[in-house]
Amino acid sequence: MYDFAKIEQKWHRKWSEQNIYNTPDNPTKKFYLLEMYAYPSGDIHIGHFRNYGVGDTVWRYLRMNGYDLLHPFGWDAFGLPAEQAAIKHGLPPREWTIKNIETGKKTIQELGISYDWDREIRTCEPDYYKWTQWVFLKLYQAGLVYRDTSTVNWCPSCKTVLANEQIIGGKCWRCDSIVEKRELEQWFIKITDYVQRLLDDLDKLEGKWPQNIITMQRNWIGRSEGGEFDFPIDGTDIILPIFTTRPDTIYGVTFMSVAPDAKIMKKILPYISTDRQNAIGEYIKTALNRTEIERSTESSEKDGVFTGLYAINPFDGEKVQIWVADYVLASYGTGAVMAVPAHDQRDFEFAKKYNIPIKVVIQPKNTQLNPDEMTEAYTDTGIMVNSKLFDGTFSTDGIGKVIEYASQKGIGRKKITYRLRDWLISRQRYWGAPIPMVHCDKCGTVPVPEEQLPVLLPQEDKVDFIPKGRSPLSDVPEFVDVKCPKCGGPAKRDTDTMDTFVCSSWYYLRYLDPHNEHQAFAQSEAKKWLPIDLYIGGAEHATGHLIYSRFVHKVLFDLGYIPKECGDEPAKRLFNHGMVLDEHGDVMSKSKGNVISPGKLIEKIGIDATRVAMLFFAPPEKEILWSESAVKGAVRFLTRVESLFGKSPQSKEIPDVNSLTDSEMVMLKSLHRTIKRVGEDTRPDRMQFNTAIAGLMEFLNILPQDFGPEHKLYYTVADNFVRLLAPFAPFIAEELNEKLGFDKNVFTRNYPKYNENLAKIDEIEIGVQINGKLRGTINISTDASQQTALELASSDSKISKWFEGKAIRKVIYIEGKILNIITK
RNA sequence: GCCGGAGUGGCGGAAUGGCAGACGCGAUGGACUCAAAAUCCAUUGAGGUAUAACCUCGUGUGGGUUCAACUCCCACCUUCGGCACCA
Repeated sequence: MYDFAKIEQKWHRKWSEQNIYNTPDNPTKKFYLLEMYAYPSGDIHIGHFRNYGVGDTVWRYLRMNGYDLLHPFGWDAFGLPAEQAAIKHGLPPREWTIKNIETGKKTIQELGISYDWDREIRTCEPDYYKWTQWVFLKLYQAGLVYRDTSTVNWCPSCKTVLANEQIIGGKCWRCDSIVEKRELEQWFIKITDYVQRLLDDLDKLEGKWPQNIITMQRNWIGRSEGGEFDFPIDGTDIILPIFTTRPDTIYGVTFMSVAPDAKIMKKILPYISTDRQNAIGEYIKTALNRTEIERSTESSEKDGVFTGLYAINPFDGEKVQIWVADYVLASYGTGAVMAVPAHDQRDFEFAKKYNIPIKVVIQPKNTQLNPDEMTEAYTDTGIMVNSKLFDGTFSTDGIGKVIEYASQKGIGRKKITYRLRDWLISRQRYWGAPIPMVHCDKCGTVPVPEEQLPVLLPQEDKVDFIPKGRSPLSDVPEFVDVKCPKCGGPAKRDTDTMDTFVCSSWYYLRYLDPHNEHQAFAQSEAKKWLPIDLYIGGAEHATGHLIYSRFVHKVLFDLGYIPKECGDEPAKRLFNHGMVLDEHGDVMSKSKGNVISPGKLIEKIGIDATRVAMLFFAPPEKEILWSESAVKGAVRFLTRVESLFGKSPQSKEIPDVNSLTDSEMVMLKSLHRTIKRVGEDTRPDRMQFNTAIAGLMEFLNILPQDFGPEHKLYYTVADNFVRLLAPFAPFIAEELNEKLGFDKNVFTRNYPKYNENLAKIDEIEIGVQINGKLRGTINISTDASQQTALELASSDSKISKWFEGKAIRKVIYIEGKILNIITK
């Protein structure tokens, strides 16, 4: 093995002296390269290294291709684990966080990733969260922030509310506790105001973002077209509006269902007769106590209670029962549905259980539906029946016609509903950016004026971190008691802190201008660098961070903080790297003890070999199972490279092409083909690093055994090879570059260029098929005629014996690809 | 249940209509060595008594389109992700 430690230490030192990772002030050919910043958990494992290694490879390739790069890094430094550490170990959150950042940063620096550390950001520092609060105020001024009391998701263990995006299968994303419901007053951001744009603009990202992320976002947004119809409640002046995607089934309504926690329940309750009120109150109470998990596991058994009230179908005046049922979601549509048991499976099950009539209004083509015999709802299309003036209309046409009719009569309208909910951002925790709002008895909620930002977190020694179900900040009088910014009277600060997804929704903007004390970022800097040209990170952020940041970007764009020419999407291209699992396919975790630490690996085989192994393993978007044995190939490869090209050339002369012998010519041509292939595979729009490295290995395999510094082409070959290798194995490439006599840093040299003529293959072995079966191969020039190909095939007895004496019916000849002879 | 991805030697993978298995790991044999490690060379999809030549089969399964299919189309199986009473 070559002395990687010596080489890597040497260039670590030199590169840091040369500041090669600094961002140029005035980019001419700009490229904003970004990897998702990190949560400072303390250990950088091999999965992180994959993320950063992919980015670093791109950086080095682009740098050699003359790009001016912005390649920053930072820390998602707020969040719960810091507080938990405080509770468990008595370590203040800030201290714990900073310690972890320092460890993580040290590891990343040891790995030699090309970050410009002058632009490092830490979201827990006042000079950052001042601007997170500023972003909040901008959202507020744009009318996108509101406070609302509603049923929210509550994690009993973290003792805080959670956003929809932070619940995975009914459980808390952090601690796996089963999420409960609570009614609380919380801060929301109206992301739903932007929902259609967030959906439409996904089209702009088509082909540039991974398809699965786009699809996941589309599903998450969940646009449904349909109609909203007003059902008056009999004997009251309440209108019960409902949303449906099947207006064509409106005449099939036999009851109504309202969610127990629907807002409209409060209006309905007073009208419910006293003898029923208790039962209904009881039902609502138990329904709300059921967790999402309970509700979904018991999903086959739907239940509910009749309210004793009736709704009037505005189309035919028919009276139908109103039920409270917990299969209806309060937070979707109006929290109430029209139930059509004949044509909706859920309504069908409910109707069967409570003996509610089933009325068929859609008849399929081939069979005749009979309500008494139906075992499940018929949800497909068909002809509308029992539907008065719509009888005979095909259901898909009926949808539009029913809506049109309702609009004319003023009983309904076309309506689009989305699955996406508003963004709940308050957290009852200490370690986050305080929400810059003040509650004044006289003036109501008053935003903190911009010039008073940041609203600083109180000293940690004044705070008790033990969760009590309210923000720890609310027990700190110095923090809470404040003068109202408007009237100067006594007022109280809001004590919630912001969801960390607010911090991360705009961090890529702070990198543009991280030391600006007067602005979040200057427009002039935004103009230089935005948008992000390539954003690299894991797919787990598909419906969280990647939607929030698109949203915040659009708001700041609309407000004019992001210049027009930067566009209203943050990232042009997105790339998801695959996960690194252990050799059994398990996720690496401290508790399993299967974590591969890059630190240990680089001690053993060096940074370059670790990088090459990781990149060669599989294409970067695929998940990989890490195994020790695969690393050997990388070590062997680099050792071979070092022993081949680690010698000074005898001559630096570039020989004239005409002076080369045939075998030298073969070598030169192979070199140019390698430059072409490796260059294309390394490009950031391809990132086929595994095949690029294979190309380099293949090239080494064609070199003659005695290839060395005395060879006429040694200098040419070594020089080009080293530059092709540089993005993958930067340290050894730099060392060999120096040995070749370059005093210029390899990354400031140009990426090799190939000569089209030399890269061209002029003679190639192609397959010869007889009737589609491969029978042999011929060597043929790539521009030879079909006639020549046939002659060559005929002159080869191994091939010709298959068609000799038979009549040839057809010949297919594709230059440089195949010859197929079809006989009778 | 719905949406999306994936299925190729002993293993990771390559080929996106044109010689399936590039490249690497592992394995086997050989060279070097007192020996081992390292290194180098050769062989390595399965089968046909088979490392002369040759033939057959082979990319999850079954059909189809085509001169030609890992690649395109249809159905299914397995598997991994996402969503999941969204009306």
